[in-house]
Amino acid sequence: MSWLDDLEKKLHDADVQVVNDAKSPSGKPHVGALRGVLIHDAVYKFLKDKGIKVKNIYGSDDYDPMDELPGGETAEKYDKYLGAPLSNVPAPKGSEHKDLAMHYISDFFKIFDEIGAEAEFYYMRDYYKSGFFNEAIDTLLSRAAEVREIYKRVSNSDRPNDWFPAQVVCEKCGKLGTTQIIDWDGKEATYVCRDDMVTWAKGCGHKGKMSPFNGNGKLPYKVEWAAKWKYLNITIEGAGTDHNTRGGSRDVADAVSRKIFNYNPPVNIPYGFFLLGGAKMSSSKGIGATARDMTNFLPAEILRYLMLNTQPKRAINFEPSQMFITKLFNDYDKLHNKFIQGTELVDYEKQIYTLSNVFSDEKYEVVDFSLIVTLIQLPHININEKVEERLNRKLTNAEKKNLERRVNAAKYWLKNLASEEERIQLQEKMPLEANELSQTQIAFLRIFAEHIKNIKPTEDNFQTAVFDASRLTPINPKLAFEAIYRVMLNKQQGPKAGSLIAYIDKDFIQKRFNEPAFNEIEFWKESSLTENEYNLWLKENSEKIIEKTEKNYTIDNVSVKEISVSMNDNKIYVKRVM
RNA sequence: GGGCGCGUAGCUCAGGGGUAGAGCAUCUGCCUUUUAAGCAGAGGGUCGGUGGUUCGAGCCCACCCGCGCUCACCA
Repeated sequence: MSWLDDLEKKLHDADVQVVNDAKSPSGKPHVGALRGVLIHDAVYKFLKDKGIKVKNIYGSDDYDPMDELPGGETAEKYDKYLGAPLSNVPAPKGSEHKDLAMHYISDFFKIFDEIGAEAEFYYMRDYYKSGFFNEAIDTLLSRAAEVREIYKRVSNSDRPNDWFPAQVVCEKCGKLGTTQIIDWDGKEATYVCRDDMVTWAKGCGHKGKMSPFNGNGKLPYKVEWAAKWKYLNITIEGAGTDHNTRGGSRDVADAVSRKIFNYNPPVNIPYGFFLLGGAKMSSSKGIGATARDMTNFLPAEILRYLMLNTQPKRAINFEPSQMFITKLFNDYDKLHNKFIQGTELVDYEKQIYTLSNVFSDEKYEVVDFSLIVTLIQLPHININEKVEERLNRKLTNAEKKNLERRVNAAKYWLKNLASEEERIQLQEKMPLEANELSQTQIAFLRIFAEHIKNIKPTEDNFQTAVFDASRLTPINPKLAFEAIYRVMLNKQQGPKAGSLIAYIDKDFIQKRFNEPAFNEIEFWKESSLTENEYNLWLKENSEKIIEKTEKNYTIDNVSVKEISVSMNDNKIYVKRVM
């Protein structure tokens, strides 16, 4: 992966590389937030692996003001908190946490473990309340003019002379996002709580004077970013494309970092969004997948592979379609199989595989995802047994665990994401598309139905019967299977036909398979050989033939010949000549 | 309007100076059980456009066209 190799060349000269990322806990984090988590985790693991001293920290920006209503919550209940620090907003009813910030971030932090991301968590409220950022606040307020100049120069944003780069929590209404510091005497800040400060919250109009230290005040996002870099010694931090635009927050933070704090900004890794079906997923609107949804769906190594195999700058276009999901699993499996078979992996393959497969070095066999999807849709099937049957051996514990995770993924996909067409569904009525079956296929269905009347109804017997009936028709087995899937599922392909038939009512099969309109003379025209072709076939197979019986018919005044041929392998072939 | 990304085979995409690639789809041949993906082979692309740099350009540069995301309040 060139982006990691490139990164190594850009590293700061520091004793310890500090990788940082953060999330404002204003709602259920959407899946895109995982991209940042995994990119930073990959950087951390990559550098550690190179023997470079590195630590990975992840912050909850829980002193940020609440700038939108939490999903699913009513305005009347939360309106009054808009603009207050998230750590001061009560959690929704029924939550095990006291405040809104912890309510949202704690589950997100649990995800780290589940996807194999390692980070030390920190909470901005602690840093503010403990006075950790007092010095930064003091510096910024004292040098407000320079900060205003940076805003103007970098992002063409006019900040009036009575604007200072910090905000305090209003003593009267508890809001932070609405206050403007209008004067600073080196110890105390004079502020106004304005109703026109921001569009998303209204202040109470209070005017006061207080110390901005020890949690009374907070830095606005862009300058806070720079202060974090400086005071947490951050050397690497990526951010989404929304921050990485000219004049955007990253540019402002860069300038503040250099000019005010005299600190070289961390190495940047701009990364693109995570798009669902071409559209951006939005957590605030409750549309699309949350990080939790995605973690519940995909096994960790697949999710990691998805996030890390795409160049950071490029958007990830996630589609919940069967094709996309299957390809995702198969792409990963290709690497995995190379690995367990001992095939030499090229550097980038090795890198992405190691970064994806973080939980186990064991050489376990993976089971094809599409096979699992098929199997779990058939009733009464024990997947473990099926897979063991296929492998012809018992599954190891690692394999069982992996299989279980994939079964869960398949179930999740079927339940939440699969379209109707992608689900296997037994057709209650003969599908219209069955009209497109050839007469040979229709004949096959009738022959098959007749053939299975007297066999023992096991999966294997039915499966064998498909091939037996194919020879008796005769028809290319592929077309035979297509006919079966068409009349049962209205699809061209499906799960193993023998299994499918074994679990379906016999009368239904008889009725359905005999239902399509059969035209015997057309069937003969389609399927019969010329005398020459037949003789050629006889010649080629003469050694194997044990017995043959010919029957002559007249159909629509045409005389035809049906030859039943027994071979030395007990198989019976039917040939038609007209 | 600015920034970033994308445009390569019918479809999904990889490749970032040295003879245009993969998977799926299509076609051909083979197969007595691959059945969502059996084996072998084939066809299929003026790499969005126009210029430029170079012995040589999908690749680098400039401009243009189309699509997507994003920013200009806040985070």
